[in-house]
Amino acid sequence: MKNKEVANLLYTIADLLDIRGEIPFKTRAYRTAAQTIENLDEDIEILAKEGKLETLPGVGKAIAKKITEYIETGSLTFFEKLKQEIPEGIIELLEIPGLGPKKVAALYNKLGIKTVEELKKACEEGKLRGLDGFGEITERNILRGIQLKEKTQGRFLLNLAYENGSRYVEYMKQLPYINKISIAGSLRRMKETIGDIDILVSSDKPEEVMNHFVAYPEVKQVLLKGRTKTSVILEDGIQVDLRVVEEKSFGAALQYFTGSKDHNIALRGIAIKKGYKLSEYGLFEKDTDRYVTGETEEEVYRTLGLSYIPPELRENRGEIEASLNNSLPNLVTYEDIKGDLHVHSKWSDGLNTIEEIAIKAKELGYEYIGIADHSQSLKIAKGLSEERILSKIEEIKKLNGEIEGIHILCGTECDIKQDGTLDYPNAILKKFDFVVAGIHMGFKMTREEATKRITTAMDNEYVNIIAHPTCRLIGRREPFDLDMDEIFEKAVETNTYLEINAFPDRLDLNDIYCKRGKEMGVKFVINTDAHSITHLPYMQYGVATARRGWLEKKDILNTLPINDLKKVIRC
DNA sequence: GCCGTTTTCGGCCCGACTGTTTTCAGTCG
Ligand SMILES: Nc1nc2c(ncn2[C@H]2C[C@H](O)[C@@H](COP(=O)(O)OP(=O)(O)OP(=O)(O)O)O2)c(=O)[nH]1
Ligand SMILES: [Mg+2]
Ligand SMILES: [Mg+2]
Ligand SMILES: [Zn+2]
Repeated sequence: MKNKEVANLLYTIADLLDIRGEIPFKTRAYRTAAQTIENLDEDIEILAKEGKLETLPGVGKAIAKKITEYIETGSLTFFEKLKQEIPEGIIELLEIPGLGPKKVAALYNKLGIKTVEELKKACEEGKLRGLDGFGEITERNILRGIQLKEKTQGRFLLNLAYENGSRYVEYMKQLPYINKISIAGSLRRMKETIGDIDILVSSDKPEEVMNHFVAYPEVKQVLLKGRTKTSVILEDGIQVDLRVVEEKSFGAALQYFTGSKDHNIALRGIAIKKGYKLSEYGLFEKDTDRYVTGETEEEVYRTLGLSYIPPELRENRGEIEASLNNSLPNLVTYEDIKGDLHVHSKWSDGLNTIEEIAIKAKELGYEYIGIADHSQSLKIAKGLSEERILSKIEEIKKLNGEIEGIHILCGTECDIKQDGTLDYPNAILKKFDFVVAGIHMGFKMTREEATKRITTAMDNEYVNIIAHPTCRLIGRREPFDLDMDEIFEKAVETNTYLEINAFPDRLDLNDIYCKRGKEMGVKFVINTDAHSITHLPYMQYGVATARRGWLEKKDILNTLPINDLKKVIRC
């Protein structure tokens, strides 16, 4: 799949055209097309060969032609020429906060600056202040920007942002002038990684709120501070943005600040067509500027003729159209979840005993908990030998007799070997209440090999669930190159459930594959892969991923009550 | 550069904060 490669090419072209000074609408067109291709679940090469590129939203004649040339010849004349005009390397300058295309163009054209190092030197030598639009403060700000960029990593895992954001909100609530407060941005949409934390407040005393906000003990640096908007950097490098509005704007502001940007632009487009103007301050009549509504999100959507759209869906991936014709899914909720079917105990590499896990699961309100320890080949993870399985089954039998109010199921997370066969023979597999199968080593495979390995495992009659199907680790390991459509077809054919692994660095399957899989009839299960009882609450991130993938209660195995579950997994 | 059940041309979201701009451009959300 060259989707990512083609998307990156288009993003790069957009950046270079911005620096060249093209009108923003043109560069936005390139970015829209890039985004479409990045999120595409089909292979761009196949679409190009079939001449279907222009069916993609945001891809027209000009961009389709460029993609076709790039795929057929491996290079793009337009891009090569562009790079001669503007060196590709200067794009890294755009990553410095405070530097945009206009300033970067000036630095390159007037001072010949192409790298961060050259820029640093020029700032230190005071060479920028002579340029139009630059001054001494600009030089200092750029040096700070470079420092900031060097120190902070890119995006943060969802759980880390969630915990930080919750603490900040609790701190903010100490101030009596806070009327309403909400997390917004990608964190409210529960995106898999978070660029920064966005918080919205309604208050009649914005100055007091801002002062309280910047006085938070973990604040390292105040980036900007105004009457309605303030941004800070925390000690651990995460940025937090605060917006403060009046009560009558809270809903419109929450809508704005929750995003996504693309969702906002699309919604504002609808507002225009209906004779309104939508901003963070409310919905207004376009001609008279008369305030129409804005206190709640529901009112804003309703007045625009839309049913309420849950934050997780606001990515401009069809949710606005679905809302307009009342066909939004009825999303699965955390309360729908009746149990967790992928938990490790002390029997393999987990931290807790089965008893401790069962008690915690009961506390969480579950009906059942599935202990799925590693299989024999995973020696470093203390994978269970065939003899130890029998003892474990005995222990669970005993615990089920002792502990009221929770059903403990005995499963395994059985390794899928290179050839797609399983790490236990069928005679052993049939002893488990359920079988989760997953890949844990031998990650170097071609697309065909990886796909075959998983589909072969699904053909085994005892396999109920495929764990973390793409095996990605966010920020550390790329997902397998897989023919997902083939995997989905096989899952439907063999009645195998695909896991939404809720562990924050996995979230695998991701939201996009959930949506695509559902369209093909796939069923899912949301599991935490907990290695400690402190991981069991990660379930919420799995549910969020399912919701972002448009999934409903009926799509998820572990929303079933215990008796129905037992029928489905035949135990 | 893309798009169209009002349009094949003329729109394309709208506003906050900062700095050197003496009246607003650039960047960011
Ligand atoms: N209307 C409009 N809203 C925007 C724009 N840029 C950002 N927003 C809104 C929607 C975003 O979700 C929200 C917060 O901005 P962020 O830059 O923090 O983006 P977001 O939180 O979605 O993603 P992140 O994980 O932080 O990169 O502000 C824009 O250009 N126009
Ligand atoms: Mg954000
Ligand atoms: Mg933000
Ligand atoms: Zn596991």
